Amino acid sequence: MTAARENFSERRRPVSVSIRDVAERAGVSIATVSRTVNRISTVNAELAQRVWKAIDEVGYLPNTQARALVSGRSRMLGLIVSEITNPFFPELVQEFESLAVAQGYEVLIGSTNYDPARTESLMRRLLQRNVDGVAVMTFGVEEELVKKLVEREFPLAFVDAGPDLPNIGILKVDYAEGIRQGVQHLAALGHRRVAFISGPLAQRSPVTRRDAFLLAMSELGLKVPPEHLVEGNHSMEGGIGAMERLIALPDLPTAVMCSNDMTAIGALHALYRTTHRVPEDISVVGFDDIHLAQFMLPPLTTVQMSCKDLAVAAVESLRAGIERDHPKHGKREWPISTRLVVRQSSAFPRGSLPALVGTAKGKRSETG
Amino acid sequence: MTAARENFSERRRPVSVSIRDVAERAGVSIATVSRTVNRISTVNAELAQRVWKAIDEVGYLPNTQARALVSGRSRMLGLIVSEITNPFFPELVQEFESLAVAQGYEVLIGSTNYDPARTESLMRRLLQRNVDGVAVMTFGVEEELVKKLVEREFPLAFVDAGPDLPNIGILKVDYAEGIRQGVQHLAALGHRRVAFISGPLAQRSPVTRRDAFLLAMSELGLKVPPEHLVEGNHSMEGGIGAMERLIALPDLPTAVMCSNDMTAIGALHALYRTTHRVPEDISVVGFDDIHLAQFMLPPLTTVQMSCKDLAVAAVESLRAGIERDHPKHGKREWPISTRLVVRQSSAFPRGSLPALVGTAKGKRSETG
DNA sequence: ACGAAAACAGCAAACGCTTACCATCTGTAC
DNA sequence: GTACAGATGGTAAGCGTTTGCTGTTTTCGT
Repeated sequence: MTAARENFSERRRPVSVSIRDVAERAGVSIATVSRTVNRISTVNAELAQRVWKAIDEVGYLPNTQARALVSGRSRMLGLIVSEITNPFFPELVQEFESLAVAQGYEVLIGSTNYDPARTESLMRRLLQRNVDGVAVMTFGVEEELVKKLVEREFPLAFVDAGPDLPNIGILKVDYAEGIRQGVQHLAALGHRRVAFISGPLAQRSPVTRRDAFLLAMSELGLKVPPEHLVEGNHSMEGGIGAMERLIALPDLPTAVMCSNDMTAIGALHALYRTTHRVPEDISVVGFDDIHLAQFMLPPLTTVQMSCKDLAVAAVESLRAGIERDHPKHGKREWPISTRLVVRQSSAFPRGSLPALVGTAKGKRSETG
Repeated sequence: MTAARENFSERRRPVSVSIRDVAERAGVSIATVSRTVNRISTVNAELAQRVWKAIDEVGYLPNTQARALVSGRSRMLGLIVSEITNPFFPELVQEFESLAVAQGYEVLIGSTNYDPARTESLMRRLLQRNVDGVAVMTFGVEEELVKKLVEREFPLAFVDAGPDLPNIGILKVDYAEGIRQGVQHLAALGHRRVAFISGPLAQRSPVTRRDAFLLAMSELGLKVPPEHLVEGNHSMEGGIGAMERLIALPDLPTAVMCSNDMTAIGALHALYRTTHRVPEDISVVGFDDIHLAQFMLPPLTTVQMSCKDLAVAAVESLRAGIERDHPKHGKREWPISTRLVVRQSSAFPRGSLPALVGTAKGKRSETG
């Protein structure tokens, strides 16, 4: 029965082999093939064998579109990032993608470049493609649109903050703790005058980070004069510009915290061009711990926000929203932890007690 | 007629509004709606108006899966890159994506991480998703798989080299000319001992680049001793390692060309850690002109391979393969030009004639 | 050995859309 | 007034799946 009828084939289009070809080959109905493929247990084991053999022989690949059409689920996830060219995001994309793929999802990536119009049209495209859920790793998505989606119970995942509506997951990054660690590290080294280069303050997340910084400073009883709070835009250029403004101040702070690593890298560059040395004259601390950070000169001390954790939470959150029987269906907040990674861009400030040298050196550690 | 029956709606699933809703609303058949949406001219203008109005009112978005199912074309393109975290690729992805979207295509991105198994499964996923074509911006795709695809007349685009088969576009980067310009630039500055840090030589494109270097050198009558030919892996780490090997040589070359910018950046880093200064003691030239290059210290002299040109060619090549009436249907080779961007990482070698200073300085220019 | 239930496979109806084909209507030539 | 062509809209047949329902076996208790 197995080796019977060797030569049939030939359809109109040689394009794609369909479930029908398999059914014909295995001598069963297409329903049985479908059930076999979907591992539905009512198929007799022996028959299933035959079907699998046929599948292999004709080289059948189920057509995802057709599946999606009938099931209403496309098994695609949308991933919206601010700017794919910002090194943090490719790392995130990579993690997100491999997790999604492991769960049988494909990923549609979009970069908004901080343009609300782009974001809107991107969302529309994703919806039209029937993605099963969207992770929004950027800011400034219009509430309006989000509301509409949520009404449809469309699974969404946001970083930091999002509307308080059902079926939305919020990936809560623990900025407060991370930035506090950074500030305390600097304070422990003896820094009193610490500046902060923020991200674009028109967005929520950068504001959150800045506020976390201010809180951490005030907890230590340290004042932050307004000129020590400069705005960047989370890019290297922004970091350069902001650092230049700090350098122009009559009294340079002894340390600078940055809202993200690219900003910190920009700050380092701006400083290289001057006579100020890092970390001898000024310490620089970043946030994110992108791959590049450890290759800076000096290697950048930074607060690590694990890409991997973020991606895991995003994918899980979406899956929880999509699959009604997911153990965490309905879970709203997904905590993302942060931790300080001390490298060589931070040190005791010039003129502080030599005793601190040992302390500072002692605390150094490379990432684990 | 327009404002009639205000309150109907209510389907089983509030999920998605279909062509039927529009038809009902506009009081026409679904065929007419479809024709209107697809701008088929046999629809009476006035009627079309009414349909568009209805579309707007009910918020209709055509279901792409269904369209794909019936048309056999998904309007999705696959984009395979080696490593999304290598800064060159996000830039490429961005360009590719916006071009594709402008043409009504969505992009499915995959990163192979140089793993043939990943590449294979990625290809399979893309096929299963019925992408209309795939741009392979990496190397090491198995000929076997490619052959199978080409038999189906599946549109593919490769960089540099690919099998000589129909419906395949080859994006021919003019390495020879680009690298020649780099080498000639160095030679003009007075360099005679120029080393080359290659990419992973197991792949074709890195080999091509190295050969281009050797050719350019021999054209100038310059010898390249084997120890001046070191292998990197196109990453910063690789560049660091390779440069360290060069530094360990008894006679350091006066200039180093690198197979890509990340390698060059790694080389710069390795040199920073030594007493050798760039460009005073040694010149470094990259290849790609990634965004980061201009922010290096010193800004990196490099051979620009325009991401944009590459993306344009890739998308056009695929479109040409997909759409039979495309003006360039069947076009095989798509030339990608390169050009030298002189910045500050290259200068006359120590001890050369002062007269060269002026020449070198005169040639400097920032990217246009 | 009989009947009922369980196990299993097939039929056919969707899913939302495109499009070939057909029906209708209008206008024009005779 | 009739016939016919051209314009335009509707009908329905798919596209490749999944799945509820139904029909046919097989299994098993008695």
